[in-house]
Amino acid sequence: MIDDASVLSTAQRLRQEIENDIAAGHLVPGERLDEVSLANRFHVSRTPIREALQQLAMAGMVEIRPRRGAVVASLTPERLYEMFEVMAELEAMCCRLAARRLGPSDAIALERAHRACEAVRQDHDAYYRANEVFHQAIYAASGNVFLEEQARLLQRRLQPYRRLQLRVRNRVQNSFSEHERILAALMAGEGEEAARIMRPHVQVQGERFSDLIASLKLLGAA
Amino acid sequence: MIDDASVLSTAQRLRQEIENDIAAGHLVPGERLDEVSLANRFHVSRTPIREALQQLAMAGMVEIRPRRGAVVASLTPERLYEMFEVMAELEAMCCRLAARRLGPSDAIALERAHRACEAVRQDHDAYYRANEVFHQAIYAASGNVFLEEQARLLQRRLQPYRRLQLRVRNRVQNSFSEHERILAALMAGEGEEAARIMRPHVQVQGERFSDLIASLKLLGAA
DNA sequence: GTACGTTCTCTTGTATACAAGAACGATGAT
DNA sequence: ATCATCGTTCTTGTATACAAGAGAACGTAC
Repeated sequence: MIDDASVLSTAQRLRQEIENDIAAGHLVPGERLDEVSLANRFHVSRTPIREALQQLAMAGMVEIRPRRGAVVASLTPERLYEMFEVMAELEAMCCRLAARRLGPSDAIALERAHRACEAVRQDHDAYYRANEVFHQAIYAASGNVFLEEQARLLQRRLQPYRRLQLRVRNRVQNSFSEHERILAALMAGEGEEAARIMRPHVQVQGERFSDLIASLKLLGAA
Repeated sequence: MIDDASVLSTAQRLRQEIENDIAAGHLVPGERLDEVSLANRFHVSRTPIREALQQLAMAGMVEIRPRRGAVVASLTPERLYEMFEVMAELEAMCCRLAARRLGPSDAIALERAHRACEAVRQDHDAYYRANEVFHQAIYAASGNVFLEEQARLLQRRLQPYRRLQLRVRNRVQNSFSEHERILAALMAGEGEEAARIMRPHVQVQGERFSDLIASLKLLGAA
């Protein structure tokens, strides 16, 4: 784990809690974050809540409009596309590095994560979670802790939007076979090849991007 | 500019001020950030100062140790290497995208920034600043605003350490001729070629990395 | 009936007071 | 003389009070 179990300040704990709610879709983009309500909910005063919100603002997960309160950040289609484009490249980079530096424990973790994906291929929600773990195993295998952190951060930030495109036709089966090819390339030390498969695997393009935008608009209507 | 001139909250202004001091080397890695002193200095109470520090912690520029105050973040050599590795890849990505999407105004901005570098080749400090602008012009030319923001963020975060390696022998001349080749490749639409030159241009490797670590240790002694 | 202005309320922004933990120093013992 | 322990002091963490801006609601005028 990256967020070490060491002692966290209250503001940091609160940030994680709120962040989880955003990532889990419990708090939806555009939703207002009332300081008093949050303070009541967590049994603290507004002061640490405000500190947590400032942190979330820096993480890009909430937007603070001076004197007008904080809302869960909502991304425009353009920005969403841009973020997926960067995510794809970060993951491709992880692949290139991982292939070069793959240690025995990394290989084991990768295989295990892949088998976990296979085991839950029928359950979209479970696959979604296992998929996340598989990708994180690749980040870790890059051997670059900073890169790993950045990748996880962006992954988390995109999570609310990924949820929207869970049940696209055949997506799980395609995803799994792409994983298989990525894993094979990594094990063979073919970093460039793994990266080449990873990029379109991550990046939401063409038809899939249209689907995502459609669900976004649906969300906006709610 | 990315930080739009729109209304900023006090905490955000304070963050920028402190951030500037860190980037400028006025506050050095490891230095303690006393809340009361900062509050006095900026004529505000500790509350907005604390909010600014939380933001800086998320940006990775300060480290907050619960109950023990905030210090300017100091990076280990390993982490520094990792960050330069990611920076190199982000800039390479900017090159690839910029070559594909280069608009007329981007081309003009690039040329102008390049000529500005040429004009101050004799002055290391001035070159350093002009160099920054040149790189930022490439980020902007990528046409991916999110990528641009991330690149600028990381550039800023590495700034205190780049300062340390200002006066390495022949660095300015080498840097400038690399810029020339990158610019030519971008104008020719050769994104991969530009990226290939950019990577080692940015990444601190081998000898140069040792130099950087040496200056780091010097700094630690002070 | 609609649009604009005024007032009232609700929320955010900031300072300050108080509590509690950490660092530092002093005093004593071995 | 050195180390440990206790106490003091300084700093951080949190709540709360107060100020001020934003938004809503109501009333009035056209």
